[in-house]
Amino acid sequence: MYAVLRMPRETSSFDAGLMKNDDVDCAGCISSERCWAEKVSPAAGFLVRREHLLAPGEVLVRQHHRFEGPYVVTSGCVGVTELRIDGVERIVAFRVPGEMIGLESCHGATHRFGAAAVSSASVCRLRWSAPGIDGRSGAVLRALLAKSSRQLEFAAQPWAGLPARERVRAFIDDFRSRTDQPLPMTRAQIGSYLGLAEETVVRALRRTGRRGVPVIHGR
Amino acid sequence: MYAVLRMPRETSSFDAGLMKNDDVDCAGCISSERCWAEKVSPAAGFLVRREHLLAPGEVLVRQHHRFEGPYVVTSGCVGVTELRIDGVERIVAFRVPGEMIGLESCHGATHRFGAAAVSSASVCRLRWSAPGIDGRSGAVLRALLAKSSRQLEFAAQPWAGLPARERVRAFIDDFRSRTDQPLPMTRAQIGSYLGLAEETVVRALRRTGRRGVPVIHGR
DNA sequence: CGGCCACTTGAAAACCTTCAACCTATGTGG
DNA sequence: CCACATAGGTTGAAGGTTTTCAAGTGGCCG
Repeated sequence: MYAVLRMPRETSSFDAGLMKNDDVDCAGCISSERCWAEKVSPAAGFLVRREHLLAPGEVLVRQHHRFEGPYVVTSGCVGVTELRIDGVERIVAFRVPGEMIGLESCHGATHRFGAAAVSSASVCRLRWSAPGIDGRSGAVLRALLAKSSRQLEFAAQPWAGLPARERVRAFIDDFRSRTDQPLPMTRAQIGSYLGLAEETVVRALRRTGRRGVPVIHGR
Repeated sequence: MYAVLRMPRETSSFDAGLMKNDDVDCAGCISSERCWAEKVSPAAGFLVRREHLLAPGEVLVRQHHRFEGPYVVTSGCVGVTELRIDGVERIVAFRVPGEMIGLESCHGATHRFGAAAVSSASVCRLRWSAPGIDGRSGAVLRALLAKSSRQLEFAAQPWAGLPARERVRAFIDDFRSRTDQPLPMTRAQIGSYLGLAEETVVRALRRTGRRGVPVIHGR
């Protein structure tokens, strides 16, 4: 059995008073080009709700709960999780700024996966209306399809079947190619994602000469 | 190392004379509801090119070649493949009728993955125009996003880290939940996909009491 | 100071891969 | 029609890798 994750803490209203959740048009946001990989014109329909800052471990969406729109990660790192029938919670993906959470649930009414912050993270939630997106904007649809397309690319998990060392190495390379932030996750979380025991991740890192990979330490 | 696949045969013009490749509007096709999970109205923009019947092993798209639109599988089973830097070709997904090939390449100009028929299979290729879809139809964009969303769901690979027996079992259950056709792939292909040696797949099937899983036999 | 959490390490057991045969259907050429 | 080649499938034994279990380290925080 691979690394078992500890129970995440409950969603809190931490910080909710400091930065109010707020409805904005991405066109007026300096990060819009990183989020959408294109210039966003006002009233194109890129309307989001800025969520409060997530603390490490804080749950953003809970599996099977009502789907109210996908999120864009704007800072930090968020883990996508799946609770299996055997009760084990596994990390199925890590999302960094510019990537999305909940795209895989766009066709349904509930979240297919959960999501929890791995490091301090901020996200914006897209305004959404069931059962599809309201008719306004082909630009939004096109952007979402492009995002979804890109995420399918990452999802191939090219390290399947490789020995532990190479799997960990491939994971690190992949993560580094997507963001320049230092690795924010624990070895247990890496193990959960790669399907390896925590100890195996440790030994793989030792043998790869990647000892001292920066991770969160203490709380 | 996991199961190594034999070289696929080259794309042939097999059968090209029997069923001509043909441009059609999905609205006039009896399969349109399975393909798009919705009623398709004429001139909504669901225009495809019917491809000739693929023989088992025949290559549909080659990795890195020019992207000319995603495909919908209409019968049989198609494997999505990735050629790794170490020269090993791995199956990263199996696609059955109603599922798509090439969605992960919609944001680029070339195919991120290859694709080859696992059993006899037929596909339709969407009409496409770079760099996105021509402005006509929000209905197509919505349908594609829904498809993409659904494929992201499958991509989680919930059997990561499970022992071989359960991995194979989970794979079979997953495949059966998506189509009622008998398993069309070889044990080597299952191994390639799950990251297991062919022999391990055989032994896993024995121990699961799933001996006699129907697969292609001989040529 | 004590507890918790992330991280490490060692040793034994379990698991999987590799290698080397061998079996069995199918299609081909003689 | 039969022999043969081939591809898919199966099996056993040896060896290597990974997991498990058990223990221990060190930093941070209450």
